[in-house]
Amino acid sequence: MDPDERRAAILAAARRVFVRKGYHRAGVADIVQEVGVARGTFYRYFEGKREVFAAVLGGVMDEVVGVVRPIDVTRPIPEQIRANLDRLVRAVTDEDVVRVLFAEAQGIDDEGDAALRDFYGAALGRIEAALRTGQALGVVRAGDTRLLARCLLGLIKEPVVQAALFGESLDAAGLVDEITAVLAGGIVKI
Amino acid sequence: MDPDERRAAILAAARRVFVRKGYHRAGVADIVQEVGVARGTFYRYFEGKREVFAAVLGGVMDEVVGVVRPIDVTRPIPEQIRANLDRLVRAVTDEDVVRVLFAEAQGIDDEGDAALRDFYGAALGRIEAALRTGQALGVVRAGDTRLLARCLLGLIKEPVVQAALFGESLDAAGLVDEITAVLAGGIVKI
Amino acid sequence: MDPDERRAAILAAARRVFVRKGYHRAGVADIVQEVGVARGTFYRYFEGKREVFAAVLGGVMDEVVGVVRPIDVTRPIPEQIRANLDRLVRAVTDEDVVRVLFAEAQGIDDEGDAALRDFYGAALGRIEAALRTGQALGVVRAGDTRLLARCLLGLIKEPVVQAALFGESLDAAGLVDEITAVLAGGIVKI
Amino acid sequence: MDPDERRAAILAAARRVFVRKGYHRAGVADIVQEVGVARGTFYRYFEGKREVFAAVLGGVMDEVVGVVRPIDVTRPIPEQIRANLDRLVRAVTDEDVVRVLFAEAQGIDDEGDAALRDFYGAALGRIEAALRTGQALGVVRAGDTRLLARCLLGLIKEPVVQAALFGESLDAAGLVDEITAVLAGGIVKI
DNA sequence: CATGAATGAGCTTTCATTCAT
DNA sequence: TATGAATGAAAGCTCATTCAT
Repeated sequence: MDPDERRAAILAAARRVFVRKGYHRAGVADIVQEVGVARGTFYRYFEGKREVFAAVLGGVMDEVVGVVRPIDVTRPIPEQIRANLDRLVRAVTDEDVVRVLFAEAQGIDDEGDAALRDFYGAALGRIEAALRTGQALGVVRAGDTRLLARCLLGLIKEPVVQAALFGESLDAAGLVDEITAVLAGGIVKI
Repeated sequence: MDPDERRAAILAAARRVFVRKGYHRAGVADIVQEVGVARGTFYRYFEGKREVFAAVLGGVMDEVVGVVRPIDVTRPIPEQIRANLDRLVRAVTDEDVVRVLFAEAQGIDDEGDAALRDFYGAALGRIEAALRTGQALGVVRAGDTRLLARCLLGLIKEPVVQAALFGESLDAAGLVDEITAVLAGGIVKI
Repeated sequence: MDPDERRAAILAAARRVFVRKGYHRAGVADIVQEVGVARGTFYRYFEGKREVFAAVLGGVMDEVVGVVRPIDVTRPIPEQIRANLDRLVRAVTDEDVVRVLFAEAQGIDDEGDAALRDFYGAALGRIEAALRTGQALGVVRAGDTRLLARCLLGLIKEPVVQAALFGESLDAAGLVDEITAVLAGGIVKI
Repeated sequence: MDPDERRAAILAAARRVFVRKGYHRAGVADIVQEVGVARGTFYRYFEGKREVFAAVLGGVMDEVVGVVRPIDVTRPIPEQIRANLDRLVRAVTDEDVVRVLFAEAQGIDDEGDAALRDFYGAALGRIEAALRTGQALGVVRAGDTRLLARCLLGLIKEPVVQAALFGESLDAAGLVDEITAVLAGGIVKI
């Protein structure tokens, strides 16, 4: 088997195992059994359990980060916002994202937290850039874009996390509608 | 030392340790060293590491759950909403809450997840009740209150979690203002 | 409560606990709970778990040793032998004897083994003396009385131990008959 | 080292340790030190302390059970009885048998007791079968063969156990002679 | 390059015993 | 004298990692 293929196979197996059992309950034994290689082989492709988790995390991050696209001002803006939101919700609704990225990643070690910071930095950076563009175009109200970006992330992430916690399946379209409504007009009349 | 005091001292020490090191990296050894008692003493007061974490978690939960108060319709509503929001943000901005409740609690074991579900169930139940009352009074727009409650939770929680992740101190008043603005008028014009 | 009474109460409780749970599974906690005194009190009356077991063992031994009586040559011998045998079988059929003396005593520590040696030394000494007397009187056949005494002990002890191991109740009279028959005429024609 | 060899080496070391210290005083640490492997290695070959003791016990049992052979009625019977007895006495005179099987096995846990019951069930079954055959052939007197089998076991086992308890070496031939004499003609004239 | 047996530090937990009250 | 909270050594066991084959 080609080294790259083998590495990919181990990585995929590790992802399945981490999703299934969570970082701490998963063992290297589970991963090597899942992929069908010897323990030693695993250590030829990854430095250890933490490193393979970081790689899994990176893959999941890429999948999520990629869906948020910059606003193209030469094209109609509202539908781009809507499309971005739609893709983001669908991306983070994925079970792997919820388990690996939202539920298990924090607190494993300092490197893991750094990776998480990188991810959220990148994701929030894109969101923030979109908000700034919107402000410049007059479609986003004034305000602290950093905070707004985090609020927006929470608006999307939390319903997904809670649904996972309670074992409910999530209606992505309904969630997009609800978030859109909140974005458009808030919740309360104060 | 009075047994209740001692139990409280161990609990407080455990909380400090869990906040500092996280559940998995913390050991009973750390806790007993922190409080300055023998290993055996710890086991006189708690059944084990999981149980003491559950107790810490319960304490943190109580601190948070208690601040969300039902809306009193006989009194001006907007300021009650604002006050609830203000208390909630301040409560969850506490480092212990962020570390123990938001970052470490999930995925430890089934009992821990059940405790977390109970907590979020209670907290979201209160938020949802407030939203329903608001809808009945015409101050909250129509919509799926369950989803809205979770969105609202995310709106509050995520900026706090992110600030903690990036080691930033958080301006609670600023966050309350921003959230209030989102609640009142959303973010974008779509 | 009178000190002697209290000591006796603790001893009796310890015996019940050792019979019920066996030496290793029994804890000092079980004993003090059984008798209803504090842990510290226990240690005022006995040096520790081993010592109280030794005391229990001694009591059980006394009950067994006492039943074997020297043969009185001025009275009919066969019925004295039969009476001794009868009493011995009935004595060792007692559950406490089986559990404490036959099943749990050996291997706890060197002192325990010494106590056991003392007991068996005394018991076998009496049996051997009886055999020697019998030889002198011509009612016991010639042979190594030490070995014979041990064989005789095994003849009695083993059926009792096996019955306990298999959870059967034992018909003492039937056992006495069988042993008597073996003593009188052996088992096989060789 | 070959896995089977290693397993055998650990088993043999465990046997030596159990014989030397007894089940409860022996620790996994003693065993791994005795054989010169790491703690973890031990757990690759055995599930734990109880399981390795069970394996030791099984080995000892096999050594003993195997020596009692059914009587072949087409060949002279008395010498077969004598030969069986001789082998049995020599087998159980082994120090390991006395320590592991007779002194330490009972009361460790329910599984251990079950194993012991199996062993004694098998051993006594063979003895009883031999006795029944003897009765049919008219060389064994009438009587409850179950009780007789247990008496016979005691006749053999007890002198061995006592000799071990008192640290005496045992003259197997002398014991066989004495037991043979008891079997043939009993002890007393009643 | 692949293997998997071996490693050993580290974990949680137990319980006989002590001693200040 | 009675108490029972405190003690801490020691136990069995796990698992990420290494390395000789």
